[in-house]
Order: sequence, then structure tokens, then C-alpha cells
Amino acid sequence: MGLDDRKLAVLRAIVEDYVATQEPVGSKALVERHQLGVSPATVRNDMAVLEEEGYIRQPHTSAGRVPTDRGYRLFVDRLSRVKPLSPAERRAIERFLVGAVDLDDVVHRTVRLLAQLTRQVAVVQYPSLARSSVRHLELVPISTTRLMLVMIADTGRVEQRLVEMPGPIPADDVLDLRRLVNEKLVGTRLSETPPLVQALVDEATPDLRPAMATLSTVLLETLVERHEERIALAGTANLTRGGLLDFQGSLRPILEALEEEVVLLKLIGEVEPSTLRVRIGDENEIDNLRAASVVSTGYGPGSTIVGGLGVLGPTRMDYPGTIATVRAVARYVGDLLAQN
Amino acid sequence: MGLDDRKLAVLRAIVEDYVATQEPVGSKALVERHQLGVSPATVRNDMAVLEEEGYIRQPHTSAGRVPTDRGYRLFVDRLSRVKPLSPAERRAIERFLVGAVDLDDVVHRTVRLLAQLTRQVAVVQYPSLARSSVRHLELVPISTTRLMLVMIADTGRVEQRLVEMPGPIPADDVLDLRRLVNEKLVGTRLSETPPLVQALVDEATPDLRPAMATLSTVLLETLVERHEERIALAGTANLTRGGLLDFQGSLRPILEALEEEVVLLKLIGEVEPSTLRVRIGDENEIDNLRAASVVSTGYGPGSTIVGGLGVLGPTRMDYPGTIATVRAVARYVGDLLAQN
DNA sequence: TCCTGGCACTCGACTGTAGCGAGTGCCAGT
DNA sequence: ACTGGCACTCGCTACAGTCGAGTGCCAGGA
Repeated sequence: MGLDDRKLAVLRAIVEDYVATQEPVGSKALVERHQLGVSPATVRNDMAVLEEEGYIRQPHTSAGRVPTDRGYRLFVDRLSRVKPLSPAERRAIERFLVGAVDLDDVVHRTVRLLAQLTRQVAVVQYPSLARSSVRHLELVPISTTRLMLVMIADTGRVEQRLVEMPGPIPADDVLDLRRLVNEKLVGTRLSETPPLVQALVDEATPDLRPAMATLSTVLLETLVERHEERIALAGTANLTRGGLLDFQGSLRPILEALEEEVVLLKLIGEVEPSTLRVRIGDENEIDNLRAASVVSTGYGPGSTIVGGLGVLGPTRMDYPGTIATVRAVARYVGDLLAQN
Repeated sequence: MGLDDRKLAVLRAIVEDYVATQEPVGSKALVERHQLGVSPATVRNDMAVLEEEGYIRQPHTSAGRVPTDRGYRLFVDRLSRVKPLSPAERRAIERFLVGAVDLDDVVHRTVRLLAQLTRQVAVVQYPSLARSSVRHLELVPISTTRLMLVMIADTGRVEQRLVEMPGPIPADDVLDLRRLVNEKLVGTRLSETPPLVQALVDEATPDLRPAMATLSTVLLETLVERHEERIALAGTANLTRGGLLDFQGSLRPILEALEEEVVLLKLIGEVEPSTLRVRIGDENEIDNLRAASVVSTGYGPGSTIVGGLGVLGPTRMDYPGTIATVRAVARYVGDLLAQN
């Protein structure tokens, strides 16, 4: 029942070969390409055990072995050594990220970088509003009854929203409103604003109250309810590498999943403190992604986390390399955010 | 040389059947399914002529005929009647677009709507900055040496950009700067701002000049140079309909093209006044899209145009339907923008 | 002149057969 | 506990044969 060291070595060899060649691997090829120190027959016996335990399987009777999701899991947990980034990769990361002028810019560059380095689909979540604090609120008159509300968060996010006021609103009132909301809300985390917004309405002078009431509704929608999480995506063309063998022949379900923001958020948005998550095939909760693996992690300045990022690829992926890249990129982006 | 009416009818029948069935269509099937009033043999003679003229071709010797790009072109130009939208479609458009609170919201809803109605890939360009005017400029202090510049355009677009000032900048100066840039720039089209921005620097008082110089650089970058055109995309999963027969087997080039903003802009951004463009297969300048067709048009409030939108699909697409939908959606969106 | 029915022909799609070879499982021997 | 040997499985490829949709051409008729 327990797998001895050699069986584990065999499993590792199978995973590595299969990832590299994309073809079922047989006992003979295995002993030729790895120094296992035993004969093919012995390897075959080990393979039989591994298969019985569900770590590998045979596509057809007379074919070599292929890792199962469970096999990849074991590989990731116990058999893969960290693959250090190549200097070239390190340089690429730095080159790509310096010179970003903007949060938008940072996110776009990051997602393209990730896609390029891992040669897979990359997903980056903008810093979550729920984890941001209000830095400044601005009210800009658009017409007599319309204001543009602009919220700037400490994470660099900027959200805007049109506010339709109940009646014409004088310039002085706009200034008052702006002063009030800024005094009350600047510096607080968005998730903690609702009671404060309510207080704003209660404390408003009678002549400002209707305006403040309308404004507060929009504030709540913008800051909290709408949960305006944004997401950037890149590298979908990478799904077509490996010519339809990956993803059991159809890109359809994958592409469909990638179009749903909700799904993407679920993929990379659920971030526990500084952990890196690997979800392999069946482990994905989303049915459409049962043929894919996702490597994701949180990022943020210092040790705090403001959002998630990750990549999606075939279960047959280079886990050590991908994990190293995702981790490194997340750290670089965090450092970049810390500088602001 | 000239094609008589019957030959044109045959071509139309071939296009319609092929679009519907996705299979090469033969002379016998054709007379069965359309009231052509002649025998298969006659149709064959017509087909031979059509083939000689390059409007249709045979995949293999013993197969039916398939329209060529040139055939589709003739069909679109002369043979397709406008297909009125179904009431259901009309309702879908209205239902989808009412209740949009935001420019972002409008664009996102529009692109999803287009993708859903046409069952193809939809692309919508945000209102182009080059075609917008400045409505308001806002400067928000972020730290002692940093400002956030927020530009609100009359089309609803909001752009922000971090400005790194040469030195610490007092609150009063920020107010002065804000007043100056607004006085000078509000109401002008973005494409016409460069000389005005230059004038701002020249006219600034000596103590404000360094700050204004820095600000002007960023202004120019944001307003003009960076040509920050934004684009929304939806429905990529629709590329997988028609099971790899379309797009000659590989989605790769298409997906690659769709990742390049520049390419997308070229597709839908070059808008002539109120025309609808259909580019079929080879007619596309972008090599990667030689197997696809693009239907695009401009949109905007009233008869002005602020941006483009369109869909991309296989050359074998329902042109009349797609054209009707694209046109209708563009008009609805224009009306929506006009209300603001 | 134009259309039609008939006919021979082409060629892709499908089916069935056969041989090859990678890979396996099992067993007896060390 | 490992190894060499051996029979067996079965997918892959090649090849031959059949079928049928579809064509081009031609001679006859309106």
C-alpha cells in the first residue's frame, strides 16, 4: 500500500516525460531516459501498483501510462522540486514591469507577462475594492441634475459612476457634499463604509438631505454592493498549443468559463494569506474546467493581499515551472505596488 | 460574361444552403429545395459558369459547390435582401440596454448583447478619445509630490493618470493648476488640445511653471499621444461552433489576432460616416483573419460617430441577419448615448 | 438558342483485412 | 526482490474494394 521511494521515482519520471512529450510513456522508454537502476520489468510491476492506487492509467491496453489528476496531485505535493527562475526570466519580469505609469498599466503588463512566461492563459484580478480604503472622493457636475462621482482608492483603483440627482443642485451644495463625504469616508476600508454612509444622511442639514440620500445610495452601490471586481485576461491563444489533445478535444467549455467574470473571480479571487493554490483537473469546482489546472496566488504590497492572479492550462502542464513563475510575478507586482 | 438572373439565383441558393447546412451543395439538392424551375442539368451548367467566374468552387472533384469569398461578396452586394429583426430580437435589445448606469455598463452590455444575438465574436470600441471633448479635469493630491489627474470626457469616458511632480506641491498650487487647465481646456476636442496645453505652460506664472510643465507632459500623453483606445470583447466561445470546420481547422490565428488591441482597432475603429462595412475573408488586411469575416459600423449620438462596433465570424455566416443586428444595435446604442 | 434527360466518370467516404510494433502481464529462474 | 523471456493485446497504418453523390458532356427536343 505504501509507495516506496522507487515507485515515487517512477511516478515522477512518468509525469516529467509525459509533460515533455505529451505521449503515454512505457516502461522501456522510462529506464532509458532516467537512471532508475532497474530493468523495465521491475518498472512494470511498480507501474501496476501505481495504476491500482489510481495515480496513473492506460489510455488503451497496449499503450504506455499517463498520470491521472491524482498522480499530478501527488507529484505537486511531494515530488516536484522548486525550479528556480532562469536569469532570463528574471530579467523579463523586471523589464516588463518597470515603467508602468498606472494601475491599469501594471495590471495589463502583468497579465501579458504571465501569459508569455508560462505560455498559458493568465488572469489577474485588479486590487479588490473590498480590500481597499478610500483615498479621495470627487464630485464633478455634469449637468444641473447630474454629478459624476469619482472614487480613488489607496490601491490605485479609480471607480466612477453617474449620479442622477432628484433636482437641480447648486455649485455650493456640490462643494458641501464633497467636503462631507470626504471628511467622513477618507481612510476607511470600503467594506466598513456602510454605517458611515448611513450616518452621513442622518447628519446632513435638512436642505442637503435629499441630495445626500441619493448620493448615499450610489455610494453604497459603487463601494460595496456592486462588488465591482475587475479582471484582466491574456493568452487565450495559448489554449491552442498542444493541438486539441489537451482539454479533451474541445476548447468550448474553457472559453465559456473564461468569459464569465464570476467564474474567473472564483478561480483566482479566493485568496488565503500568501498561499499558492494548485487546482488540478477534477479538483476544480467549475465543471467546465474539469480538464484544466489552475495555479493561483494572492498579491499585494508587503505581506497584505489586495487581489489574486494566476494561470490556467492543461492538467498536463509544467507545474514546477508554472508555480515558480506565478510566485515570482506575484512578488514583483507586490513590490511594485508597495512603492506607491 | 454577364451573369443572368437565373445564375444569380443559383448563387444565392448556394450561399443560403451552404450557410445553413455547412455542407457543399450539389445541383440536385438545389433544385429540390428552391423553386428554380429548371432541371439539375441546367443548374450544373450555370454552376460551371459561376465557378469559372470565381464565385464558387469545388472542394474536390466529386463534391458539391461552396461559395468563394468573391461569391459571398457578390451575395452581400447584390443578392441579399435586408432581413428585418424579429420582434423578439428587438425586445432583447431594449431589455438589455435599459438600466445601464454607466459608460462602462453600456459598453459591456452592448458587447454581450451583440455576441448573444449574432452568436459570434463581438467587439465594441469605447467612444474614441480623439472624437471626445474635455468636460472636466480634476487634480487629486495623492502624496506631497504626486497627483492623480482625472479627465472626464463628454462621451462619458473617464481617464486617470498618476502624475509624478518634480517637487512637493502645496494645496493652493493644486487648486490653481486645476483652475487653469479647466479654464483653458474644457469644451475643446481632445485632438485640438496640444497647442492649448503648450500655451498653458507659456502663460503660467514663474512659480507654477515647473509644475505646469510636468503636468502638461502627462496631459499630452493622456489626451493625445497614448491614444488610449479601449475595447471590449465577448463571445469568443462562439468561435468553437461549427466544430473546427470554419477557420480551416485552427482557432489559433484568430485568437491571436483578438488579443491585439491594435488589430481590433483596425477592424472596427476605422469608421466612415454611418457606413456599415463588411470584410469577407481575403479582404481583411490582417493575415490572421483571412479565414474570417467582419461586419462593423460606427455608432454615436445622433448622426455623429464616436466609436465603432462589430462582429467577427466565419466567412460562412448569415450576412443578412448579422448586418441587420449590427446596424440595429449600433442605432440603439447611439440613441442611448444621445440621452446623456 | 436554350433546356433536358441520360450516361460515363471521378473521387471522397466508408468498410474490412492484414501486418507491425509498442507495450503489457505473467512466470520461472537467480 | 529483481530480471529475462515470452505470449498476448490492441491501436495504428496501409491497402483493396465498394458505394454513391456529384459532375461534365452530349444528343435530342421545344
